[in-house]
Amino acid sequence: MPPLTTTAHALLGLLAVQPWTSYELTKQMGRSLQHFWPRAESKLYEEPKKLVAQGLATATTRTVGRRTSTVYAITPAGRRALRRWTATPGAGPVLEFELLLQVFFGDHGTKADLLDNLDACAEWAAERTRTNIEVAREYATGTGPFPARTAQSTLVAAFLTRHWDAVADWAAWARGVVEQWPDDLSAATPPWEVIREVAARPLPPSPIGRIRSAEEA
Amino acid sequence: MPPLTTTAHALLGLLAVQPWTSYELTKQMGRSLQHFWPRAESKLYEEPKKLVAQGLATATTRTVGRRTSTVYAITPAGRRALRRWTATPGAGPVLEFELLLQVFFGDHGTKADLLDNLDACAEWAAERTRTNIEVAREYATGTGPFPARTAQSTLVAAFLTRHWDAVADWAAWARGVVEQWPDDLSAATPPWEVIREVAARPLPPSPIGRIRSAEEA
DNA sequence: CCTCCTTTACTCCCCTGGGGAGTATGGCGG
DNA sequence: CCGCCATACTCCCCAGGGGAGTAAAGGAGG
Repeated sequence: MPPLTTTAHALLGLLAVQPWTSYELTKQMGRSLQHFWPRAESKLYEEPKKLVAQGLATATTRTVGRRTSTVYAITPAGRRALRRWTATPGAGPVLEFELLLQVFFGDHGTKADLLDNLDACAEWAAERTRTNIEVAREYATGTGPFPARTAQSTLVAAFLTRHWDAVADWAAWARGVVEQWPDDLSAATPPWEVIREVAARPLPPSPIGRIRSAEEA
Repeated sequence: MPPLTTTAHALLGLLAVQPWTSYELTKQMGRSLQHFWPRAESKLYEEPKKLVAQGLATATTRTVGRRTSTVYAITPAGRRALRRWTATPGAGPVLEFELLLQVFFGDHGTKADLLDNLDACAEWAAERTRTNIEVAREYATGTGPFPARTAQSTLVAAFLTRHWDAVADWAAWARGVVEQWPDDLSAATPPWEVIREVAARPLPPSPIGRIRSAEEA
C-alpha cells in the first residue's frame, strides 16, 4: 500500500465531483489542472487503476458497439482520503522557466536574441491571457462548466491571472530596460531601482521555530 | 551525439563565467538557478561529464591531500553551443503548485484546512521574500557575488520578485475572501469581481499564423 | 593535540514520470 | 461511402528525482 501521489489525489478530487471515463479524466486534467499540475496523458490512464486497487474508486466498463470505456467513480474511502489530503499542507509552487534561464545567460548571446526571448515571454503570457479572458466571459454570462464549483475555480483563476499578468508585466518592463542597453551586453547597466526597492522593504517576520517551509512537507 | 538538454546549457552558462568544480556547480545551481530551473544534485554531477564527452568543456583533476576534485572549464565549442542556445526560443514557464490544487478541491475539506493552506502559501512567499530582501541588500551595498553579472541577475530577480509578490498578494486576498465564506463551503459565494475584471479586458491580438507558443519549441 | 562536526566531493541505484509511438473503433461531414 | 477527427486506450524507452552511501579535508572546541 504505497502512499498516494498528489496526482492520485487530484484525480480523486475530479471524481468527487462526478464519475468520469479515463478519457474524460485526461481531458479534464488537460483543461483545468494543466496550468498548475501538468501530467503526461499516459500516466493519467494508469493512475485511476491504482485508486481502484486501493479501494478509493470503482471502475465499471461501458460498451458502445464493440468499443469499451471505463467509468470511474469515487468510493466513501476515496472521499475520506481526499479530505485527509486537503488537511495535510502540500508543496509550494515549483517553477521551470527555460526562457528566463536564457535571459539570465543572455550576455553570452546577442541583444537581438535577448529581446526575442523577452518577446516570446510576452507572447506566451498573451496567449494564456487570451484563453483566460474567453473563459472568464463564459462564467460572466453563466455559461461556464460546473457552475456549482465557481467559487473554488475563481479562487484558482485569480492566482493564475496574477501569475500570467506577472509574466506579461515583467516581459514588457524588461524589454524596455534591455532596449536601453548597448549592443555589447557586458556593458549593460543594471536597473538599480529594482534592487533599491527590494532592499528598502522591511524584512517580514520569520516564524521562529514551529513552522517549516511548505515544500518540506 | 544526442542533443544537449536545457540543464547542459545552464551548466555551460555557469562555466562561461568561470571554471568551477562539480561541487561548486551544484552549489551554484542550488543558490541562483533553483528558483526557475531546479535539478537533482546527483544529476548535476553527471551532466558536466556529457559536456566533456561532446568537447564543450574540459575536465582537470585537482588534488588536495589525498582527495581529488574535478574542475570544469568551457571550450570555444562550448561557447558557440551556448550562443546558439540563447538564439533558439525555449519553453515558457511551467508551474507545479500542490497547495493550489488543494485550494481547488478545498470544498471537499473544511474551511479551516482551506485557510491553513492559504496561510502556508503566504508563509512560503514570505520566506522567499525574506531571502530576496537579504540578497538585494547585499547588491545595494555592492557586496553581492559576481558584480559584473548584476544586470542579468537583476532582470531575473525582477521576475522572481514579481512572482513571489503575486503568490503573497493572492494568498492574502484569498484569505480575506474565504473568511467571508460559511463553514459549508458548497454554499460559498464566488468573488465575481475577479471574473468581471478579466471578462471586461480587451482580447490581446493573436499573432495569426507565424508564431507558435513558446513551449512547443 | 585530539575529537567531532561540517563541508567538500563525489557514486550508485531504484523507481517515478515524461512523452512519443502504436492500435482501434465510433461518429460525423461532405 | 470515404475520410477525418474524436474517443479510448496500451506499451515502452529513457530522463530525471532523490535518497543512501562513502570518504577525506578543514575547522571549532576542549
